[in-house]
Amino acid sequence: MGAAVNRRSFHRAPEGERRQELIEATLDCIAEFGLKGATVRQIAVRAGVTAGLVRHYFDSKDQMVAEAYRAVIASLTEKAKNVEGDPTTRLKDFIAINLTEPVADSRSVSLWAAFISQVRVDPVLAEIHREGYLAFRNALQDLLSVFLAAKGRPAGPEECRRYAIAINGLVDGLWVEGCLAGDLFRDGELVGIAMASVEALLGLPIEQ
Amino acid sequence: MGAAVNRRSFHRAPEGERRQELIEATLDCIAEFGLKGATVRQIAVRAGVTAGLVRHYFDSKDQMVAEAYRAVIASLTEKAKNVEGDPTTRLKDFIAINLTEPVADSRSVSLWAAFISQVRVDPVLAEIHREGYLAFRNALQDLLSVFLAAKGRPAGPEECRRYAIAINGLVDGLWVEGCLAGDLFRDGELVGIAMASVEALLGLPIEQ
DNA sequence: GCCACTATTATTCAAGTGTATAATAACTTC
DNA sequence: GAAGTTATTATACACTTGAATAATAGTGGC
Repeated sequence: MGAAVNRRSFHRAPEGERRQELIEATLDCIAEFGLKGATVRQIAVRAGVTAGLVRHYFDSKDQMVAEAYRAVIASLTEKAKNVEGDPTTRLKDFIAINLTEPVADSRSVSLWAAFISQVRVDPVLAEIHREGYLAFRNALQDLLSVFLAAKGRPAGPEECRRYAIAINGLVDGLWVEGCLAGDLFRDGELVGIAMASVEALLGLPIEQ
Repeated sequence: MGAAVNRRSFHRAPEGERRQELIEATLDCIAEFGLKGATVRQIAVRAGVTAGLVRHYFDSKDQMVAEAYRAVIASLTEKAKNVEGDPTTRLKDFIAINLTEPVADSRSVSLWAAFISQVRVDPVLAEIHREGYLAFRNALQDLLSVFLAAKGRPAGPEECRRYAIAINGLVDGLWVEGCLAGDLFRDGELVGIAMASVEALLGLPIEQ
């Protein structure tokens, strides 16, 4: 006799909030199970909703994943780009922030790697990556330009560009290593190595 | 009448050979379609066999993927570890090899990233990664130790370790950047930046 | 040249995939 | 507080997935 279906009760969330919850759940699943383990159903479970809702907020799963990638890039760069204070402090903070939690943790590098591995496959992700990388490197380049000027050794754009490429590479490389095998390094060791390396690269002491 | 099924004719390959073909096909698929696009069927097509054969050579798809990862690590490190000649040449070659094709290409970094993204999920991959990383860094550390001694500035293990961590990070970071967005750099620019950076880090000219 | 062996194919299976659709519960407005 | 709107659920669908099975074609030993 058509027993009325027992539906779950639910909470009707504001659009922006729910979108962000879904993106966050997507990232949780990718970090925990890998890209192929991040299924619509798993993501929905994580977000505490049913699978169908995903398609109410996003045109497709791929689009949701792309937006999730944007969120990762943003979270990785926002803290580093907002350093404040005098030039020396800003440069020091930039380095330290990128090699310390929360930027430097295994979840972040897992997410980053999952997306990087798709850059060749998906042009949308490739473009997002490119923008993020350039924004990051340009921020570092500006930091270096100001720092060198303040230290009485101003450098042109081309020289700053080369420094930025090298230091960006160094920080990125140490970031990956530290995140993947943090137990191979002592506390604060990577930050120390990075600081000393940057001093050597620039030929200037960073300490004030 | 049971018309006898028309079976494909096939070639019976020696075990080692076919295993390697399957692993190579696995890597091709991961690089081209990403980890989730590398299905048993797709891999079989690429290898020119049927899907069932995969399970004849490997206990599971996961095991095959793990072996494929070993192959990637090996191909990334073998060339760098086999540098020959005097200490200076070896150090220069080590750097150049890692920032030049075939080690530095987008396929390699895609594969590397795909596996890195699984390190948190799969302990087997984590162990393979760890071994590969340490072998690579230790090779670099030895190279540096010999190089510094030859330049008349011998350094203890701890100092060499720190140099190795920094230079390894630098090279890795530049490798990733160059592979993902090679068009952002001029020909040979990354090698040049790396060489100059290593000179600055060590405080020694590399040129003989 | 036949026989035993096994690498390989063809087929099937149950579980899981992203997506589409319709019913409904929660909220808004008046 | 009733009506209208829509965010959310429930269900179904067509397809893909990794794996299991049985039949068969290639190969080496005698």
